[in-house]
Amino acid sequence: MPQDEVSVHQQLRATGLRVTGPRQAVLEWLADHPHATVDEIGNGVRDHFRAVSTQAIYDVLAACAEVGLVRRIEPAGHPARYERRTGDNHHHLVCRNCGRVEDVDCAVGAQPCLTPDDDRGYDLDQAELVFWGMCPDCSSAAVSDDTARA
Amino acid sequence: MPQDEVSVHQQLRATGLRVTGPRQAVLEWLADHPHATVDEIGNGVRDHFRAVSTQAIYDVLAACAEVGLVRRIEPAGHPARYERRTGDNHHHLVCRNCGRVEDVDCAVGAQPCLTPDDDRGYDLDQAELVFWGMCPDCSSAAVSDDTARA
DNA sequence: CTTTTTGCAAATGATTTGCATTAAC
DNA sequence: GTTAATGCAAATCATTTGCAAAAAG
Repeated sequence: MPQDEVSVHQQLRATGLRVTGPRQAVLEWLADHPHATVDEIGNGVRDHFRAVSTQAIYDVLAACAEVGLVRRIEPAGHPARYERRTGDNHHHLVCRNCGRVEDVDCAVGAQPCLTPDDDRGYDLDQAELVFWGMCPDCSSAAVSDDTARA
Repeated sequence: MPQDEVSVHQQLRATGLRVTGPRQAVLEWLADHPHATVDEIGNGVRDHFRAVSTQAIYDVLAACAEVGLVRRIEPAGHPARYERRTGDNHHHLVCRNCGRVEDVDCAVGAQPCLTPDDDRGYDLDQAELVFWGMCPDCSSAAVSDDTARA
């Protein structure tokens, strides 16, 4: 039995969540495929593990996000993506065109930006830093378009 | 004629967009009501200016966002919000529960976080820092719930 | 056994798209 | 006059909800 599976099992128990096939499969697959969408996760899990309904994926991810086992990323205008790296203060590059997401470590060593001067009485649980732009693939596609048009 | 109107007119011309009633009305109303949703903008504009269709609001906001006259904020799980402050490196507090948005100025003076160590070849146009949490109203509502339940 | 999860179907709701009409330039 | 913007209706699509069946503890 792979160590991953033991680990996922333990992680689930530690949170008080029940250990189920879909949850283990989603968490394991997601560990190897960061920034996946619900569809991608569903297809991946179905290919490599067992049948799971799309709704089960939603349920699993919602439950795991609630207890901090996964982190949800919402690229505006694109389906949500999920990842297992949590609580390590890393940030994201997001492509406005295709919604692709990539990790970047914090530019500044510690967490200077992670606490606002004035929290306005909010009870904050997370700071999220997103760099918006065009990924290399979409940039070159745009250039091709221009060339074709000219 | 109020100076605002002149200003909005000029701003539209400067971007090359046509100056239309709906656009002027939306931009003016939005200047006084930051972080408004499409519905709120529609109602506000209809109350204080003239009839505008919801689709026109979408069109206006999309066109203005494209040229940088407005900034779009997407509070996960809540309708998008819009604001006129652009390009001044300010950040947002977002309530996970009700989607309310508030401005916060950058914790660190300049823009340390605004450029990642490694841009992975992305052509970046914006850095967005969001502080997620519960606003005071939603926090106290949650406490009431707990009290009621206990 | 009791409670949580899963799966399926249907509903929701913000946003987009197509197209004819109207207004800007 | 041409082109862009508006209004209306219909479509899209990720996500949520309700409920019965199955599985976990």
